[in-house]
Amino acid sequence: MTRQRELILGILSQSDRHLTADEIFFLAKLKMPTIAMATVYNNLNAMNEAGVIHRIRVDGGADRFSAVSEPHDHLLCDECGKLTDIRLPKLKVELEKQIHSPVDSYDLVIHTLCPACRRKK
Amino acid sequence: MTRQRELILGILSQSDRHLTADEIFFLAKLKMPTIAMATVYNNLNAMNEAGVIHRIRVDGGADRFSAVSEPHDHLLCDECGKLTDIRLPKLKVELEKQIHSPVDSYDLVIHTLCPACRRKK
DNA sequence: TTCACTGCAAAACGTTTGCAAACAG
DNA sequence: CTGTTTGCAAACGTTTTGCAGTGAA
Repeated sequence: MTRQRELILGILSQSDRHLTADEIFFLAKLKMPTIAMATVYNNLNAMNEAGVIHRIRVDGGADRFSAVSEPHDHLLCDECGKLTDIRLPKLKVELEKQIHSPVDSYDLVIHTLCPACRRKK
Repeated sequence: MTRQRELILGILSQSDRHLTADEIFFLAKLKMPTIAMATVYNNLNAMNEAGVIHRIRVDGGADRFSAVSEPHDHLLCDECGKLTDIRLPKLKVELEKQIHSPVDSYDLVIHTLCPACRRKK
């Protein structure tokens, strides 16, 4: 556990949404100006494989990362692009029932306007 | 509708699984050796935007494309990497019930061994 | 003291773009 | 004929890699 890894994990933990490697790099530079992009990626990959953080790919852009490691689902606002976590605990069992097979895991992104953007409409 | 677009759509229609742009390019070259990668991408993007085909991003590799345009879900075999379509018609309503909001659309990839790989285990 | 990790630069990868020539409608 | 699409090459954004030097344990 290096200072760099601690910093990156801290940034992710304090964010209420998923961040791109670029955003993490920018925030990390504020506190540690010498940090390199490669280090950010090294750590994101290491922590993702260790199950400490979670990586997700969304259409048309860079991968995003969050500190939440337990299985969870995602809400993506197509208006502002914000990606937030949500827990649908019953869903896995529901899916297994529907496909008649064990589900190892699943990735779900629900496209729906976030409350702020819905209000503006 | 150019010959190139026809060819690419034909390749996708005849496949029982999702293909990467690279695979499509390779198959297209067999029938039309002068075709360019850019043309493959141009057409995939055009048809995706027109709703004729469907693009999906999976962790750790290139985007994949299929000829199926109606909303559907995905089964990904973590053993052999095969990506197939499945229809879970009741799921959208179920999700709306759970998040208490209208769902514009959603992307779902279920990780589960395909029948062939399951048998080998 | 050791070995994993850093920072840097360069490469790799998938995808997009600019442009002149070719083609479909 | 006109506008769209092609093929090519070069650029792009994101991610990974090789490597010498650094720092954590």
